[in-house]
Amino acid sequence: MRLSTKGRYAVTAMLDLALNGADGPVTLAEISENQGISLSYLEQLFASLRAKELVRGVRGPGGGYYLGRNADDISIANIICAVDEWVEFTRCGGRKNCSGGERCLTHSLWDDLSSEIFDFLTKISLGDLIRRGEHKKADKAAHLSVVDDEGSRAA
Amino acid sequence: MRLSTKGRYAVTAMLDLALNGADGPVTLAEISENQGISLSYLEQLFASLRAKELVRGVRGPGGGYYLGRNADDISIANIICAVDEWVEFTRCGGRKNCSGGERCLTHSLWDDLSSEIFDFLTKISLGDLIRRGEHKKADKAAHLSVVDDEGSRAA
DNA sequence: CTTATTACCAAGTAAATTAGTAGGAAATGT
DNA sequence: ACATTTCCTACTAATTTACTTGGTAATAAG
Repeated sequence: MRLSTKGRYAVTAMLDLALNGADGPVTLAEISENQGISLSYLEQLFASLRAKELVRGVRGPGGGYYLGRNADDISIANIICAVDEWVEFTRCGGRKNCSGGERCLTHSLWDDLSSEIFDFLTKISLGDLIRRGEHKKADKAAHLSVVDDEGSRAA
Repeated sequence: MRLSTKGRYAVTAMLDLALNGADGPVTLAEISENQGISLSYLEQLFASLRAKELVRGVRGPGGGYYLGRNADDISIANIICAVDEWVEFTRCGGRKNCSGGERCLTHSLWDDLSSEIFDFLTKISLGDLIRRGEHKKADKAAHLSVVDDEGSRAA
């Protein structure tokens, strides 16, 4: 698993799409405007997303992008994998010191952790995120005294 | 949060340290050999780790590195944060379209997710990982017919 | 059927990050 | 004294990120 700014851009853009795509397709120009990402970079990202069928493009005036499937059926891992295509890394391919088995333990441990992070992100869908956002909004509307302390440890 | 190859190197090196550091300090030369990371790059990584007191260096012959504290008190997030120092990103600083509040929702959602990933990695310590590895090893020793299918979806 | 709008495509580039080199100085055990 | 090792700085090659430019293809609307 790999979590870079590129993946972050992709997730953010997909969120934008999920939030604003209810009534008609969303143009990359809009997303570019909303999220402050250059149009051409978005085009690149969406080429990858489209290849994995996470989005569907409609050309011509009034066109734009739809989600490729239901927001509940698109996981964060799906999105990140689409744009970030990770390197295979250290199945200890040919590395001399790993033959003994003992030395390979740390690599194995990293792989395990890595899978776990992957599973974690697989279980979170775009739909989940949006519903959480709605709850939060509702909470705020209910009692306005909520302290907005998020971002103090943004990650 | 940010999960790059740099963080991966750091975690792997720390695992190596935790596994082999029981009887005396471990030299960077050894880790370099074991993990296939250049010595100087390790030096850079360990400078960051030392700054956060995750490791403790001992100079001179027979020297090397110890963990800065107990393996159970070092989380994966600790390690990654030490070397990867993420960019603050999009507290929508000055971004024009975010003032309305509505537009900012996607950023807020990303921040939430990001915090969640951070929390997840905070709850996993070096000690946890190692104990899991030991269990696995024990399982394998017990019944050797275990299929090694990890890595098929390395992440 | 022309035109504006949009996705789609490809090549190139600037900036940032990653990973490694080189050449040391400062401790410290033998 | 000497070898070993951390520690430190500066430089560089390679890779990735983000953007730029300049298009082509589809299509809705006039």
